[in-house]
Amino acid sequence: MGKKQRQSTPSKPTEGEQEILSALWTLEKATVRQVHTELSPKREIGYTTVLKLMQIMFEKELLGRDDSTRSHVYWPRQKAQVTQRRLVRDFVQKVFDGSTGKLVLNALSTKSATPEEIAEIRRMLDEMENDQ
Amino acid sequence: MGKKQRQSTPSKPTEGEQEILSALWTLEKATVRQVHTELSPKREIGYTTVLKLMQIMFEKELLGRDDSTRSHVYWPRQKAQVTQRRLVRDFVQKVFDGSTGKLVLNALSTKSATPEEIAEIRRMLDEMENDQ
DNA sequence: CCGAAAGTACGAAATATTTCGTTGACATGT
DNA sequence: ACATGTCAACGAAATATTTCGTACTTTCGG
Repeated sequence: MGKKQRQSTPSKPTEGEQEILSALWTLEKATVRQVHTELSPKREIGYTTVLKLMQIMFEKELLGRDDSTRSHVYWPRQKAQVTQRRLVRDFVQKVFDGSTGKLVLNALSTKSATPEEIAEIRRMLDEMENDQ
Repeated sequence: MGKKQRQSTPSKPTEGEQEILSALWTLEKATVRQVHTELSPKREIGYTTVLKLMQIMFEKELLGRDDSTRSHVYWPRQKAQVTQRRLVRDFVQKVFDGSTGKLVLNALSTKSATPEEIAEIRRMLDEMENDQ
């Protein structure tokens, strides 16, 4: 049988936590220093602020951590896609009254997907219709 | 003493404010009572809580208001699409590292757009490719 | 060994956001 | 006129989130 799921669904990450997750999705694994370096150019934020947030996220089980080294290494406990899907669902519910289609239309109306992505979106649409 | 400062972009609505905007996008114009009635089934929330939020939103110029009647009538000052686009941009930036395409792919992977929406998405993709 | 640099832990202040109680005004039916 | 119900206004408590100072520890070079 499959693996046991973790006890409770982790709470929805706050916006600050989302920033850190985003950095970690890029870096895969990283120390607080690395995450801070990644975030700093985007906005002013203190080192201990990032540290504290990541410690909180570790407690909440949003992040895993290896503390065998002096500078601990952190990583997201959920795959990006899983967390992203959840955030998208919440977002669609709140902003588009539950309509994923409306979200997609709105997003595409900014005309900012790459040709590769457009091709993939088409494939996905084909698939959706075949399934139905 | 003149008028209030104009022209500044309204601040990003909080989550609570987003819920109210969502209700108002559906109702077009509504009293606090109507908005509360709309929101109540979705989650427990007091009448004065909604009232207070809407008053704050009026101050922030997120909402317009007609107070010539005893129960004031409120409406969003920005068109749904404008606000939604802004929220989508923020969201994409924070959660998908700026990639709209990734957001769309993720959203579509939940397979929950209607056939009509799928058709419209296709039209939009065609348009995007023609433009480029 | 010593001092500086770089880390973690943690409490608590600062902010932001949500929630609601209370008050007084107005409306309606009797 | 009065009782009852509805409403806006507003202060302030309750929560949630972010931010940082400080203390202590470890590492590293001389």
